[in-house]
Amino acid sequence: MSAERDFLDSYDPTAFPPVAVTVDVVALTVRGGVLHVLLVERGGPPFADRWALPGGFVREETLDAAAMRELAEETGLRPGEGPLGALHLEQLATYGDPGRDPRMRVVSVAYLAFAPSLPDPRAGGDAAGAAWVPVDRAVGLAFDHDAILADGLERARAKLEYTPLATAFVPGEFTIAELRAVYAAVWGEEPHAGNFHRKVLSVPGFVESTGETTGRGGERGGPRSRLYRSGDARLLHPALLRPAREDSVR
Amino acid sequence: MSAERDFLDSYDPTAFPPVAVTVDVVALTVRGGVLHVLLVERGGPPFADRWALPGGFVREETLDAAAMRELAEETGLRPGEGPLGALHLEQLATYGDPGRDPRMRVVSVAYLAFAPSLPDPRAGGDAAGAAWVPVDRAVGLAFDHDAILADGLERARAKLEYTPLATAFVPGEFTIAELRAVYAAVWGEEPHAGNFHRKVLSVPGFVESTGETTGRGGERGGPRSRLYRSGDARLLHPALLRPAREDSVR
DNA sequence: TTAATAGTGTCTTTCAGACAATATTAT
DNA sequence: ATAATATTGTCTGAAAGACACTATTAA
Repeated sequence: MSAERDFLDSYDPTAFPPVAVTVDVVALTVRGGVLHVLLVERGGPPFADRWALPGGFVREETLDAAAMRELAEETGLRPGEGPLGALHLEQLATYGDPGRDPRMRVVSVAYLAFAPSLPDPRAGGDAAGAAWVPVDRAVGLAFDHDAILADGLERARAKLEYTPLATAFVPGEFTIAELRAVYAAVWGEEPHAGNFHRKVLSVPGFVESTGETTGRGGERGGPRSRLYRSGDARLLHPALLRPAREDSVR
Repeated sequence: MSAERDFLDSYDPTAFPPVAVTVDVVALTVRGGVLHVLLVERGGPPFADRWALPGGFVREETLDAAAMRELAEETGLRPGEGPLGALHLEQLATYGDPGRDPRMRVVSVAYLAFAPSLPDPRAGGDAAGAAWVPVDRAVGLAFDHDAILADGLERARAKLEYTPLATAFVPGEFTIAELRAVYAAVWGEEPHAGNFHRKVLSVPGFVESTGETTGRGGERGGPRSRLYRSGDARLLHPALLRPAREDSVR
């Protein structure tokens, strides 16, 4: 193709060694009150038998589509079908340090996904296994995936503050307590139940009532909860701020 | 190289056509109370004679280094030398739609830079010209650079709220009024002078006093201003919130 | 003298957070 | 009955925003 030749010929080819572009996905969910991340076990070198974020090469598709495809392959679900239809997916950041992959220059576009509780994944593609792992135990990952995961977690924590993202972690209809459990799992800190309840209902467009209630109260008693679904707000105003840790400010 | 061969052989090569990785930089500054972006005029096709964001191929270097290098080439300044030492540079997002470059698949990692007022750039590299352009007039750019610029502006507006980023737009010593002019230029809205003044001084670590004042008052009168330098806070707490536009929330 | 602007004071409203109170339900 | 939990009420202090006021300086 001539246009491509002209393009490449106008630069010193040795100055631009081949580069591979991949996507990696930090997929988060809350299971039993604990924040989990989707990991795959690597079948071959490098980092054989180590856990890693799901990901793979970008094909003739948009970056967003590549991330969605990789995620669907690992979870065994097709996009738009089942719970993945409600999935939230956004670009996180791009990691391209020379040497981050020992084989060649690989630039990886990382994505962040939030899903309601999903079934255990099946192994897909070249991965030996796949599992939802509590984020506390997701350490020692392959490549620079520890850093990518850390960045994803920080993004998730921040986005809970000023967007209605928490609703992406719960089913279509949910109680305020379920929403509160999401904040507790992601922030690692239980918000005050009474204040949280009033706050959520007072933010315009965060949630809207279904008029229904749960079929029964909690396991150890208590009244039935009202059910809500996600509202139409894209930003929470005023925001639900995390308690400020003084040391994180400086 | 055998490791690379194994790597590439394990995939269908026709499924992964060659990809180029570039960086593009949205460099912002405030000149005369107006927000400007650094643009270059393209010398050849595609988009010949159109304006574009400065950028280029990533070499054997980190993505951050590539962005800094491209910026230095366009401004004619070397990193760490002169005002570029105080430059703030952060990754913005990555753009990789097939077809965004008509010649071949190009994945571009966009960066956002904030600089104090800099001299007019010299043309560098293959660019026919380079200039600081008011963001209002930076439309009809090459490739998908209109969208990248829009994303960069939104990021800049948001970051002024909760980080001390505004200090990256002013010289090392500055007055509260100069800082206010940055917010006015980026937000397109003049904060209330009295409230802004009190607010900036009340946020811990935002600015610290130098004990000095300006040599003289304003051009049309008024007292001398006290001078401040940037403080040690990395986050503003509480934040300086933009007036919420109701329509942007939904 | 006049106009402009830095910096401060004051008041109102909103909101976060602590804590209490009430109502409902499983065991 | 008892314990747990949803939901609501009340109070305090922080903070935003409107507005007024004083002091200082260039022209």
